Amino acid sequence: MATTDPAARRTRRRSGAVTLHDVAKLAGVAPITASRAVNTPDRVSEAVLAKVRAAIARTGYVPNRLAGGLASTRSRLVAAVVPTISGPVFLETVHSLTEALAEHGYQLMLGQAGYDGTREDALLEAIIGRRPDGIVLTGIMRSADGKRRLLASGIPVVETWDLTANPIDMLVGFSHAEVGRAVARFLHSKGRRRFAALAGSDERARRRLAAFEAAARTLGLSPVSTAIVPAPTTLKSGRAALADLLAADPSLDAVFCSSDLLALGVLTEARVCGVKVPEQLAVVGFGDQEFAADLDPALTTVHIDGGSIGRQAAQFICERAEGRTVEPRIVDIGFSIVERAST
Amino acid sequence: MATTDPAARRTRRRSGAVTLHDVAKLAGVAPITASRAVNTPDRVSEAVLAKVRAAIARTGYVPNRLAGGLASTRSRLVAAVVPTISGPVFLETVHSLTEALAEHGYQLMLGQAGYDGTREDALLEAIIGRRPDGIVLTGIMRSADGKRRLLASGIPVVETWDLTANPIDMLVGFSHAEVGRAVARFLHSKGRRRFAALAGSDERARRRLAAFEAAARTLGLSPVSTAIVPAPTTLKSGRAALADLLAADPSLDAVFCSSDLLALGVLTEARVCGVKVPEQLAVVGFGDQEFAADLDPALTTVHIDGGSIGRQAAQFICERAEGRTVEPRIVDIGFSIVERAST
DNA sequence: GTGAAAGCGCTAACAC
DNA sequence: GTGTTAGCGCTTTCAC
Repeated sequence: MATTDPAARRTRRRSGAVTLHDVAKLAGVAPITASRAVNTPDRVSEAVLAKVRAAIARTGYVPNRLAGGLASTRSRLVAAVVPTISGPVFLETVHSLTEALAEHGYQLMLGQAGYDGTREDALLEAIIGRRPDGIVLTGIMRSADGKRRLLASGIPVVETWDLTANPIDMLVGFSHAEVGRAVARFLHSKGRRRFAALAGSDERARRRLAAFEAAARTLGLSPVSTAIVPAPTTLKSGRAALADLLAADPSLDAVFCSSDLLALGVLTEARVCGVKVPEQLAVVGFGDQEFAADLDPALTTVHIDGGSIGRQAAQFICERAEGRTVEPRIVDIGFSIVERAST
Repeated sequence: MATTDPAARRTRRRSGAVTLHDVAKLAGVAPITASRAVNTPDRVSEAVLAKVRAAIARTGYVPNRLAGGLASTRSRLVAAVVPTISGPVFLETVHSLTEALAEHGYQLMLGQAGYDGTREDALLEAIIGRRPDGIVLTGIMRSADGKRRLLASGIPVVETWDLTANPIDMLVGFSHAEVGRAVARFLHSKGRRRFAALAGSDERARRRLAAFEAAARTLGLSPVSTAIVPAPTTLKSGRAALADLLAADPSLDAVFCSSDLLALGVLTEARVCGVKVPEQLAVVGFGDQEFAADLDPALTTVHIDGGSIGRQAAQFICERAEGRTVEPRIVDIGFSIVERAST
């Protein structure tokens, strides 16, 4: 009966969880006071603070950040986009990013774009829809449409692991072209003259390779033998590619690989084929993964401080969230060639 | 003037982004109709659908999932907890989990608990506060307090990569003890008699090791030499540990390593020391990472289908979200020993 | 230092 | 098939 009585309708959902209202009622204060006790404890009297804390402990209250985010337009969520989590390259960055953000009360949301960039659209929509306080891109955003949407969203964006003259917003990375040139000069300085290069089919690796080739040309060397393997790179493709490269040109005396895993494949294949490293063949990797230093022979490789990239990105976002302007917005963290036994 | 007039106050925040209201107004329909056009297009007339879609395209509207989640108590967010993202073991699981969830419109939120379990409390709070539709734990929840909080939250939980008689909720994993026993029996069947074991200091690795030792005892073998190295495991610690183990007992003829990376260290050290694998020493890894098959010698290792674990977990959560009861709630996905040249 | 009122942007529950 | 209404749980604005 009384189906049309407005009061009768109030049989509404509710999640069932303890709310701030419940806590406030138990503590004998207004909801807003309980809110202040949770978020800005120093703006509340000792007595109230104690009562609210007791009520929270008693009820096991956990604030609903969805509601908080909606009301305050600060979700305390940061999104990170990686090509795939299976590739080891960005792990250190994601790791340090997660940690640095957690210290500031932010949670990381992870999205995989795929190396081919399919699903990037759906991913961007999913991310922007959650109104994160920041978006960290591993690599720069290449699609004009993606750029536009990110810009339109008004969310702070940090592009990483690359350099560009016109970033969407903030940037922390290094020059892949410079890496390619530096490695070419390095190998040349070691007396190597017949270069090969082995790269995964992702855009940044190809940029390193192109610069490596160009630098070899500038140094007056014969054309670089190159092999492109599918990304993500594997030990297996490293082995196979070296076999191919050597078959095509047995006089090679140096190989630059686009990942340490490829380099490990090259080292393995060289050993199996009886090619001595470094005597006959110098091998350079990229990434300086943990294992590189302890291989036999130890691997010369390009070191990128992935942890720094993550921490810097986190700092950029936190500063922006606190309203501070971040200057400079572009940081080149550089790289270094770690010389070991393989060259 | 009119400071006390309620109407004058209505100068409120607003995020500035396009809302469903804006879209509805532009399309000339009620907000709820626009909502239906977005979420359940088949319950809306063709004409309305077209108008709403046009309005969305024109405005670049992206639904606010925070608001949607609050209203519907479905956040379309799933949280995953890993010890650390830097360890390669769970990558495949996280990868497939992300993909499988994305197909159903869910986004993954990633949290790192740390191998020591510090911060687990803060992490749980951060996760539960976001009211995810599911929580995936890599490993089982060991702390009683954590269990209680997860249970109290009412959120579907999938524990993975392990087996237990009393899971919090759902479970997909395998028996670590059974792995240890199987490897011991396997090595014994290969004629090996002097076992060593090398494990990272995480709880699951130690359980495999304990079962390995016990099985060796049952087989009538002399006590297993063991070495515990810090987690996450590295090639370096594998090399160092093998050197120690061999120094203590040069008669070893088999080593069971708790990760493929440790095994790679063992292979490397053995080669450097002139110990022949598999002739003098059999080596077994754990994880069957991509590189294991292509090492020289190829590594015998325990294969876990991490991708399946992720997909199964995703399915459990999606089914639960759709209100379907999931039976059985416990899945043992098993493991296999992949025999290669190192044994 | 504390509180009342009014929404953040969306959807569930009804009605027609 | 479409609209009206009333919140989801929180925080902002304003007032005391």
